[in-house]
Amino acid sequence: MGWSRHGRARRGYHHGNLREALVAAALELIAEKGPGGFTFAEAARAAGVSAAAPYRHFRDRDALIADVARRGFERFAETLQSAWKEGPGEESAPDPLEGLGRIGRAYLAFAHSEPAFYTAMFEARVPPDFDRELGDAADRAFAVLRRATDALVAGLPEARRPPSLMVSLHVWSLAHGIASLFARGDQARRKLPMAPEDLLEAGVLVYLRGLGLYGGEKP
Amino acid sequence: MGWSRHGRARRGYHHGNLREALVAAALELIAEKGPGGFTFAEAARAAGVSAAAPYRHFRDRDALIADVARRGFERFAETLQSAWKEGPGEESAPDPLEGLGRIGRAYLAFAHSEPAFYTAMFEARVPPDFDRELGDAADRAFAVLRRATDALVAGLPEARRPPSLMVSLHVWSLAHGIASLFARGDQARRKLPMAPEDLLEAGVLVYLRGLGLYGGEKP
DNA sequence: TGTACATCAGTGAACGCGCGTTCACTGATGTAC
DNA sequence: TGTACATCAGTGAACGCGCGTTCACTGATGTAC
Repeated sequence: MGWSRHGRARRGYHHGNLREALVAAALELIAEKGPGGFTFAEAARAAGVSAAAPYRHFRDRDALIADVARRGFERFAETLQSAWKEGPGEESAPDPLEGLGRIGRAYLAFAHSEPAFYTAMFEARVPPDFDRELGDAADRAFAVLRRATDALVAGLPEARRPPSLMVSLHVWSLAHGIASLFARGDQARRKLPMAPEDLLEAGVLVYLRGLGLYGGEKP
Repeated sequence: MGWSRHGRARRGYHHGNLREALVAAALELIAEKGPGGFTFAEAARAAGVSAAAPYRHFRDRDALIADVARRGFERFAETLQSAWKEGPGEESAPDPLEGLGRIGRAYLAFAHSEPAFYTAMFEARVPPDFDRELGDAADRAFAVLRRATDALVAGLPEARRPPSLMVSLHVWSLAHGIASLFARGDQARRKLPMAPEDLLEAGVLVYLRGLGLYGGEKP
């Protein structure tokens, strides 16, 4: 792979892609040292640019972190949505139970493989209303889960149909709890005598059986 | 309340209670600005002492944070243990279901009323093995929950008795997820159309019914 | 009870450092004619 | 196709700041005799 040729050519005065480079640097720093350990100046240094350059792209340090969080929620929403839809060869509405299982695994996989995004989204103390786009992206991610529980709950007779919002909050909380405690891909996680994915799947299955939904030995 | 009299008298050369004062200052700073925003120097300032003084009591900044986390786990363990034991007039073993409900509420109440402790315990990136005492305290807190699920699970015929460890991890994760997302008493939490306590209680009840444990309309 | 002394908690000055942010600037790029 | 010019992304020097940590020190406290 050439160095002075296509793509990342030896840059001159203009970087060409500084905004993206800063985001990438922020992700690395956050993964390494947490959201507090991330520094505007160090991100600039990592991008090979003077300390003043980032101000051409972000109002200030917080704006960069918020942008990272927003991108995180967007990727998160896409990931969950793909997981919901992309059963083997499923074109239309997926089976709710299988789809929810895939969402759960995708949730933990995201926390594991993108700890920096996950941290920026949930621990960087960026209020969801920092930014219109940030709040929207977060809502969109949750909406995927919500649609899944809508479909799931619709499979029950109306008389004993639990509120979909409640179910989605339960699943989200359980997934987030497991992700935070055991699955996040950084040094803060605790040891666990089983795969986090299995823990989540078992928990959701027991929970759904408690709702009177399929699965388990006794329907 | 006198000022120059008992207790917090106008201090001279010696503070008299600096260690505790530093911990208190750290808690306030962490609650305000998160674990990253906490500063050794500012804690000293809040305690009315020179910036060098804290070094008489803590090896360095990290040692203070770890001490806060340890104290947090200790109080947490005590709180949960009291909740487990202290049903109305219960002397011996409490009813497992009621006891677990009290533990759940105590869990969320702790996250809500002591957000700084909670943050130091779970988000300050202090590895649990930073310190022997820290790890022990954390284990003790979890052990309370574990004993509760031991008792709970013992109420089931051996044939369909789920592993207590798994049950305790599920309950812990759900409680932690709800606490992190909705119940922590600081600005990072999200809005919820119900009380977090109710959300947790409902979730645990559904889950336990899924295990085939009492509760619910159909046993 | 009084005195000498060891211990220890806090001082304050100093260090080197990196941060966030501003400013007037300059080099590169793209566009109008 | 060539040239003038506007736009814009990055520069580098400077600012004031607060941090963590060290050091030789000093004032207060407690203990032995």
